[in-house]
Amino acid sequence: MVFSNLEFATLVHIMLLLYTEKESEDWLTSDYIAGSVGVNAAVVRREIKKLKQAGLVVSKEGKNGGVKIIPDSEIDLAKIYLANVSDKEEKYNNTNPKCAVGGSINELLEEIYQQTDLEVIQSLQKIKLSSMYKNLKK
Amino acid sequence: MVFSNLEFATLVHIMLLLYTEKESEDWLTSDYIAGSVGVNAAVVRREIKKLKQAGLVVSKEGKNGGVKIIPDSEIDLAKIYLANVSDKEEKYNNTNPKCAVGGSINELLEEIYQQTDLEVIQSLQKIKLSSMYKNLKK
DNA sequence: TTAAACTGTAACATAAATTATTACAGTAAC
DNA sequence: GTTACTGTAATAATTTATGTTACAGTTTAA
Repeated sequence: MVFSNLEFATLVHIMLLLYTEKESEDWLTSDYIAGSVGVNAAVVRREIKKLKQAGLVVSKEGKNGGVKIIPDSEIDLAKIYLANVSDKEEKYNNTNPKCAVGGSINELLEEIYQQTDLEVIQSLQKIKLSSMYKNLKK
Repeated sequence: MVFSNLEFATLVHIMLLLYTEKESEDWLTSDYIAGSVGVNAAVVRREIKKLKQAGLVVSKEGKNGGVKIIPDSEIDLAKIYLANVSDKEEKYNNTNPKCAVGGSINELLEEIYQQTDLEVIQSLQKIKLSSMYKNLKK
């Protein structure tokens, strides 16, 4: 329920791929990544845009170009979550303001959502790409 | 992001309405509830079905029928969350099993999702209808 | 005993969000 | 200058969420 679409899964997948190849000379292409994730290369580039904006990866245009994870980088999943979530807004019902509940519920929910989001972020902060890497099937 | 659609908001709204009317003789009708939430009465009945299955409300058919919150009931939002979430399944990318990351990622994400869901549930357990009721604008 | 007021549910329509696809301008390498 | 990339836009297809209508079945009460 927390992750109701595939965007976060796709972002984590991309980041983990880049992490596994972080020592490589080559930059990973969106075609290659698309083949591992199982989505279209244009989708990969769209998701990578978010990762770039979050400062988690760098890319290079032109021949032999592609994407690389930023060096050093003990990256955790909260950073990836936030890269994904930053633009979106919560939706609320169009409640009846004449009703005591209808007039208050959306503000109450807003607080609650902020709290649950915080919990999720704190939970994801504990999970590093390095530990996911160690848990890959060999 | 945790709550990407209006179902949870609708369920909480319904429960809070029922809570405010818990001392009343009358049963609340789906028409009345629909008017407060701002959705169609059939939608209300669809959501109420989940609440019934979770044992949080009882309903009565026929004239003067409607819905009531179960008596006693120090209900928290985790119960409502679980009423909503129980049927749904997570989705994953159709990853490439020949790739080390593609072959492992979905299992790794599954674990992560279980953990974040648990955090959300624990956070929601702390929020009772009674405290939301107290925070309604008067 | 019949009309009225409900729930429960199905079938279908519409809207919104997500994901896929195609295309191509721009860039860098060789 | 050709090749292999990214970046991005436009648009289509798919999926999910929400809205709407309809009606059978239930209960109440005149």
